[in-house]
Amino acid sequence: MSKRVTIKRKNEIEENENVPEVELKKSTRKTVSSKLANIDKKENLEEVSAKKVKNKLEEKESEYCFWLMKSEPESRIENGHEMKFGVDDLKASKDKITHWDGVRNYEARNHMKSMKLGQRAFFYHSNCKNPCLVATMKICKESYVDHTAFDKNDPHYDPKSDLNNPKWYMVDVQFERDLKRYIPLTELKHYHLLHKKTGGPLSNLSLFTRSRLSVQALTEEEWNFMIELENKPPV
DNA sequence: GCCAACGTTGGC
DNA sequence: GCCAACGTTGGC
Repeated sequence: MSKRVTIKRKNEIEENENVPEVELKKSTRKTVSSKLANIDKKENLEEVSAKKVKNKLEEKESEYCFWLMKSEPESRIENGHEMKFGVDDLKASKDKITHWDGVRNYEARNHMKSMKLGQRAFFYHSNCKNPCLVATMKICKESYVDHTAFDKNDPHYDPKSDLNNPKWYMVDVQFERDLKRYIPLTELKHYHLLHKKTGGPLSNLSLFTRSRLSVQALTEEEWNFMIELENKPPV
């Protein structure tokens, strides 16, 4: 085993630290980082095997084609900065495009890194009176360095970020359309609980299984079911 | 405003 | 490498 390869693999692991769980069954949920950490512990394990596992996990990750992105529609001041950015603010932006800066969580970042041009995302209103899905967006620029991490005056300034080795990334998203009606979290929860009992597309929705994550991945089944809700009467 | 959930930090 | 303390998210 050459040293060079070992170093490369280590870098790759760091790059993927706290990659989201990729298994869809709740019982088997585990982060890629912890899996890779476990792999490292097994000294007799071949490098090839570790790579195989990693590739498999990345394959899974790349199967996610739909996303959910949270933003706060109500005024809140953090470090003297207004945090409000609702769907109306997105619509008021130039070309209805914004860069999704300020994400400081590895899992959320990795989701953004795997986003592809043209993929669709829900715009979700969080930390507000009526948390809900409000609109759809399209990824219109794939991930690039989030410069706000280096800006001392930015509310999400990261003093540990290194200009030569950026940690934080963002994507550009463009408003696509309003949902025919806002889909409240309570309604999604209703289906989530139902589907957990009876089986169904929302049985493992990350809004509930990974509630604090600000950029979430959706399977096609989850996306389709949620999109269809706008045509159904509210629960 | 409260607080559960959970990610991060740092002492040991 | 463990884990207590701390900080943040976000529903309620």
